[in-house]
Amino acid sequence: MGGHSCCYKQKLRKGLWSPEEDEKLIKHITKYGHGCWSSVPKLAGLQRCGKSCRLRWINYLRPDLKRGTFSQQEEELIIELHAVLGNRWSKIAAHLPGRTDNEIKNLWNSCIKKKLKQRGIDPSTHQPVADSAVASSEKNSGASSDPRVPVAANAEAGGLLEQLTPSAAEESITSRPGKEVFSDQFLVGHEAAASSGRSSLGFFPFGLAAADCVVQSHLLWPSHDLAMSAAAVSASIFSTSVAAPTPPPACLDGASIGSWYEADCFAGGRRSVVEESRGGGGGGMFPWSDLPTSDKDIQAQLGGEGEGEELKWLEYLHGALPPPLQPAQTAPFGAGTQFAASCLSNWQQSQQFLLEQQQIQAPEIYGKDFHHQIWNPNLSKPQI
DNA sequence: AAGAGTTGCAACCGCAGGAAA
DNA sequence: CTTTCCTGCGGTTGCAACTCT
Repeated sequence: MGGHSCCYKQKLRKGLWSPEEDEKLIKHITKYGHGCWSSVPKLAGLQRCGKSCRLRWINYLRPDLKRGTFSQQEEELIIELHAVLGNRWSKIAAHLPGRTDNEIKNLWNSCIKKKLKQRGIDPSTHQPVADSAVASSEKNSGASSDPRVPVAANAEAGGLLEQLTPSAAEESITSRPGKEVFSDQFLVGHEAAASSGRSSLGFFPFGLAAADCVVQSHLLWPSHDLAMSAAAVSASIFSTSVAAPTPPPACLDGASIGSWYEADCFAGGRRSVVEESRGGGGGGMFPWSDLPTSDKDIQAQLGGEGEGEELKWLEYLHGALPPPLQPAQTAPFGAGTQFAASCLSNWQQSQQFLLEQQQIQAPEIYGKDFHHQIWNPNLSKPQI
């Protein structure tokens, strides 16, 4: 158990990914889905372990990643979520569409921790440093049943629950860590919103009115003003669902598509991709969630189409070919999947636009800058 | 200009839990 | 029921880029 059995079998590449490897992986997953990750490297022709492929895809190659620096609202939201969820980066990431747990974790360790300390707040307890000693001693004495639960978070979450749902609060205090109930209901709220199709502005966890949610946010983060709390709360729920999002107008230029992509494609209504990709089922908002998920399916497609019919990926990437989703494939999955194809298609168009506008030739910008440029639709000029 | 120190981030490692055999 | 395999998560490491002296 443990370790990567796949890594022992043969000498596999480690370290940074080359553009060629990225291309292979993107090509494979876009066409066939990932299926069983352990078989992806073989099927995609990569000298990597499946785990490495999965990580690379989730943290870097997914076309829906935001990239770029975190906004103030995002940072505030991360702090608030961390107060409730602790170091559960994947849970936190689920509330920040387009952000990965790894990205958030890095931000926390490298930046937010420092900022909180500068503000005189203990990043682990979310309490003023003067009180942290008391908090930590309580924690050490077993006040919290979950060693990862910040004491302050327990108290705050419990308090909020008491106001809002007495029975849940009681349960949280007597039998469960407060954050479990809080976060579960928070997530349940998101799920409910996602399935109900209500406007994100009209729905809040626990069935709260917007103002209540702002107050909650303020309680969790008392040092910032209410307007910021409102912004943070808005951000926190912008992954809740509305009806099928509107694809961007075809007339948008690259920068506008980028803006649309964030403002509408993301905010307009879907659960986070993290949830989506982790067996969320249902929506199938992105192509890979509707693609074959079993090795048999993939093998069948590989065998059926044959290598001779291999997609001309570079042409596809540069917009000369339509996305590889066939109408027959998308039709059974409804508007969500069609939108996914549209989303990917527009993403491809934006990449084409960038390439054309900037007269960049891939080999010149390969490597870190290439990826940063290619995957960030908001960038307007090469960062070389 | 060059070396040392710092920072940011991509990637790896080990573990836990669930599913399949 | 046990074993094996696979996935996902959180912690940690390594390195390139940046800043400071």
